[in-house]
Amino acid sequence: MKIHKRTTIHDIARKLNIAASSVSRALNNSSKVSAATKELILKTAEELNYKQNYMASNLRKGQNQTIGVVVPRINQNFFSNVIAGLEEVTYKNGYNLVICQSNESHEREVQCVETLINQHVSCIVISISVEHTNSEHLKNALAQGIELIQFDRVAPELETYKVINDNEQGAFDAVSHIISQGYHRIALLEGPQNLSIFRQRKAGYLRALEQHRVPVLEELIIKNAWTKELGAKATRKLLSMQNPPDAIFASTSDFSALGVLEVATQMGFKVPETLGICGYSNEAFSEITTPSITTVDQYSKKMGKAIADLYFQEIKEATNSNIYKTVSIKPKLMIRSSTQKKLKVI
Amino acid sequence: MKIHKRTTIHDIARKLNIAASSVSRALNNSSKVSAATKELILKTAEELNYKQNYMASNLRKGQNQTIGVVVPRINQNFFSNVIAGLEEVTYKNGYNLVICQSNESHEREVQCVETLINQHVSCIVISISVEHTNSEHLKNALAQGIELIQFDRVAPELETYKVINDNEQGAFDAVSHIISQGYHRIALLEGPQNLSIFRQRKAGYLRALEQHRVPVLEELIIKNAWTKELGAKATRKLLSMQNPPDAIFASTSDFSALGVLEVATQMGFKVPETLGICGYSNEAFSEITTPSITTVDQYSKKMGKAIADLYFQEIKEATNSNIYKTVSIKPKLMIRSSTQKKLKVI
DNA sequence: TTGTATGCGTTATCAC
DNA sequence: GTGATAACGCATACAA
Repeated sequence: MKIHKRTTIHDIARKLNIAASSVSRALNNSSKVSAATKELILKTAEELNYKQNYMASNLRKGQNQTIGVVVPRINQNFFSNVIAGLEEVTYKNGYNLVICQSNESHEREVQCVETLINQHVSCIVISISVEHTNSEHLKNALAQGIELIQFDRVAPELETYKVINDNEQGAFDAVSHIISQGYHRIALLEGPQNLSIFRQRKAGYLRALEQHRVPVLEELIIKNAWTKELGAKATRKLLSMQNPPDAIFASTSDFSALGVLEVATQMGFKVPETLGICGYSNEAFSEITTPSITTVDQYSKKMGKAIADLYFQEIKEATNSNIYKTVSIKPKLMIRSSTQKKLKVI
Repeated sequence: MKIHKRTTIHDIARKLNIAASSVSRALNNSSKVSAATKELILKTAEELNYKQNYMASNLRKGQNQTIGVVVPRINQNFFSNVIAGLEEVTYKNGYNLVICQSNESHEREVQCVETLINQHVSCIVISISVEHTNSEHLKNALAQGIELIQFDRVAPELETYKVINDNEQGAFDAVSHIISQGYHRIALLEGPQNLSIFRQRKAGYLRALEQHRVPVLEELIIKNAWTKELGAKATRKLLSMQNPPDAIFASTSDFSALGVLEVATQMGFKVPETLGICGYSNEAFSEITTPSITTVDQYSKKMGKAIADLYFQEIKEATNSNIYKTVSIKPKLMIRSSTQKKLKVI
């Protein structure tokens, strides 16, 4: 390991024959220092290539200008976009982002949170793993005085700040659109129901059916079809029925919808003519499949910014932290070819 | 802002009527502590919910268990995969990742590096922005004793550890394959030539043509066509020629190749029959376009792991840091439909 | 306005 | 083995 001596405020003080405290003040742009000495100090700081030591500064101030992020997977479009949005705002505020991935494992998630607590981050931003069973690790963070913002996949039993999509509305809009296109037997591929986002999407599906007086058929509701492979498997089963569905709403993701599309095409179904398909999340690829897939955009980057804004504008300065605000972002239905039975767009 | 008092080693020491230094030793699993007291200390540490303060520990030890990452964009498949790989290994080693994005701006990149230097990170992992003009900011980091690993887009003029793809070979393999399929007029969409990765890919293209005795036609080499839009624009121009190319190698990215595919389809060209298309990077979508796009996989996640391994296994422990190793990862040609003129695979 | 002194929480270096 | 003490670099209350 290389050893390297970096210049400190004492080095500057010594060189100028002044007190280190004056140097500190000047560098922090305090008003209690004359313009002349301030200028001199800044100049020599530049000369000596001085860099503030955040470890010392943070230790002294008792706070760490860092926000920890825990997501299931960094390399998933939705999450990397949220992180991109987050980074933009935190960077402007002079904060750093420490990023961890739980890989959808609860155990790993607990370890990540543990690490972030040890790092004394100011805030933890988290989207819980699919294995979520309890929130002890998050309560622990709160007990240590760390702010907590849950987003997208939130634990409803835990009262914290939350930034979510209106999943019920997103699903409702999607299914309403499907119905309006003349589809009647609409299957639902649902995600693990321990996660509220998937429960809400199912609720939106059911509300849309009810409101448009379309009967709910239990045999068309497939549990746990939330990956491309599971979506494909579910589709093989659905389309082999004597009376198959005429539309499939892959409420979990566009990946699942892609699995549906591939199997349907293989099995000779015409999309959208004999089978309508709708996904969720507006992954980049959903626009370029053949046909393009109707989906729901979650404004992921905007979500990241909203999380950061929530922290910097409300939480950080808050004196009363008993009111936990929930920010809900309205998703947007992206109507594409895969559901356009009536008006075929080229 | 909430104030919260966290338990320190002094709290534990006071409670047990022993010295704080003993507590520290016990928590660091030092051999100079009796098993009995160690056990007692660990037990009460647990009871009092003690968490080590890394700010203090790092300050005292003069090192920060953190690696800084600077990439053009977090939400780009290649980079988010590299980060995912990096995170996996750094996490295991008890290190954290601080992530910044330059948004392809040199100025912003300089600021990012500045921030990471201030954070006293142990190592900076960077892929330079397209605007790269000089490496003063990186030299500055080195001067502060921070290790530096460049990856993918590296500044060749700066001697550091590097983890790269063999871009020349990747392009050579791609173009050789295109030629083997019977294409003869092969256009090249090149990226900004100030970045070595794009120069190398061009070199691979030229070497393949030369080796297979295919003439190089200057009018088929299009500068700066590295986004989807620029790829589309270049394609409109190329396919409007009296004697258009029969294949296009979008050496910069699959995004560019996608632009090519869309325009070619619009203009009535049959892919791969009348026009072969090859991209670069193996973005997720390249597999699901119609037809699927032949491309070059860069093993992005593996690259992230290789970077982290390089740091933990070689750099961190190195006494002699004059030898800068370069790790080169061999890319893999992914042959898909868009270039399969001879053997059409379904 | 400037200087002095103290402490943030930890670890390393001494003594004992 | 254990305890006392200093120091990491900085920010701040207080004195001057």
